[in-house]
Amino acid sequence: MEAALKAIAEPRRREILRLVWDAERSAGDIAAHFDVSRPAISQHLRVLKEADLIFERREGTRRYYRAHPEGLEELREFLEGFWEENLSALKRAAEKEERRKARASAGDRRRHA
Amino acid sequence: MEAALKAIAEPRRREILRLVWDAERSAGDIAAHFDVSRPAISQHLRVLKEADLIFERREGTRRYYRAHPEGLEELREFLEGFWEENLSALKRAAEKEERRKARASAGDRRRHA
DNA sequence: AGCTTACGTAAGTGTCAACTTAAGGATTCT
DNA sequence: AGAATCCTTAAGTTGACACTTACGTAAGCT
Repeated sequence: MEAALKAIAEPRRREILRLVWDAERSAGDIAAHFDVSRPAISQHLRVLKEADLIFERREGTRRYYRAHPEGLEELREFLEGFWEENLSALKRAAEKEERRKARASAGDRRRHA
Repeated sequence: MEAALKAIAEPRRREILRLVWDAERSAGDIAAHFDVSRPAISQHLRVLKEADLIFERREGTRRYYRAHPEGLEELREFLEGFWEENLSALKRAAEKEERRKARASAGDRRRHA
């Protein structure tokens, strides 16, 4: 999971993900979209592959890459869980704060009376 | 956005985020949850702050940190957009693949006829 | 077999990130 | 003012990361 998060923290890798998301593409095809060297792209592809975010298929001298739905879904669920777990906590905290303010204001009234 | 993604790619920072999510906590309080030095935590706090994921409040000699809902929400929306944009693409790709298979199988039948 | 094509891997470099210890504010207490 | 507390910033180290060029490998072509 760590690997997946690190993987998508890199802009070029996110761009690669978008490229292979709806179509299988060869390494060369992918590399052509960027102005860095091909080995650089090759290395990004390895990172994505090791994070289980893409899938590699070899055909002749070519290597085709495409999105790996299971890995992507796992990452999405992790993030969603992170948010869910916490946004509800944030909400509780906000409500608590509201109550605190309400009490404080009631105290003001008592003191001023 | 980049900064926020990099920020949450670090396990300790995610843990810090969870700590300050539903309660404001002092730097020392936060640091007590980890077995790295306090400066290390201080630096993580700075990263989170610069990514607009937490908020700092000074009171006397203490510094209190809490979640920064706007920044977190922005990050959440970015990720959701990323998924939405792409999961629909994945879905289209899957359907296309289905049609391809269907055509192939129809072709088989024609060839075999 | 030899040449070409399409890639990856190796090795080296500059930069950034996470950590450490040491030193420097800022605020409060006496 | 001086001492103590709480925390950050500074400086230095180590390892990771994104990139480069050079080399290696596997499949197809002649």
